[in-house]
Amino acid sequence: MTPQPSGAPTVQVTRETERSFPRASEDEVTCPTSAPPSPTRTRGNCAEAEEGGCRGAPRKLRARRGGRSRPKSELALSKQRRSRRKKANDRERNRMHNLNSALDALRGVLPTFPDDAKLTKIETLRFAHNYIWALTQTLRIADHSLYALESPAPHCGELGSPGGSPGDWGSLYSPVSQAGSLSPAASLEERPGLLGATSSACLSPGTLAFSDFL
DNA sequence: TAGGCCATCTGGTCCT
DNA sequence: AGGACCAGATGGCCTA
Repeated sequence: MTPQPSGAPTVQVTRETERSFPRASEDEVTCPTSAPPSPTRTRGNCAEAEEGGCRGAPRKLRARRGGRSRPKSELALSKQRRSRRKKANDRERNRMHNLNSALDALRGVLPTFPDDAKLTKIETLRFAHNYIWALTQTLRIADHSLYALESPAPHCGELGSPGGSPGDWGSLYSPVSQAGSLSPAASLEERPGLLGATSSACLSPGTLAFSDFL
């Protein structure tokens, strides 16, 4: 029941993700048995200290051991734990790679200038959100104008954002992206086509072409 | 050098 | 039991 990103059923190592896989080789992930949770813990060095783990140790202490199952040596248990952790790490890495692949795919369909710096993850999500909203409004305007052919004087300012946020295009990058200079709002302000086309609440569909988003 | 972004590891929780 | 998902922690890289 795991929704797969369409078209990306398998792990794709993308430009982004293949950039750096320092990949603290699994063998490096050692399990020093008495590492206290330290704020300066070194990477891959903490691991679950035999029982407690790095944080909230008490819980692990609850872990049942022994019982009526066949006794396993401490060594065997440790090996098993490490093996499980390693597999979990692999899966988690894989999962994140999938997520990144999906994000890359999303970047691929968003209008950007070739020389634009790659959108960050959060920028990508925000931009996609706003972009979808913009396209939706475009369709609405088109519909509206078709309708207007039969009934006069469509009124402006009817646009509304999906979330009930302000309807003007100035909000194209809000409410979710109002932050710093790296936000899509800032980086896209240099796209006069987009903002130009979108800053007016009263557009005729003919003036809003897809190229306006580029 | 501080801050942002990212990849990875890790333990917890939920689900099958 | 094991996998998926999640959030916290940590260190590396980059840029202003």
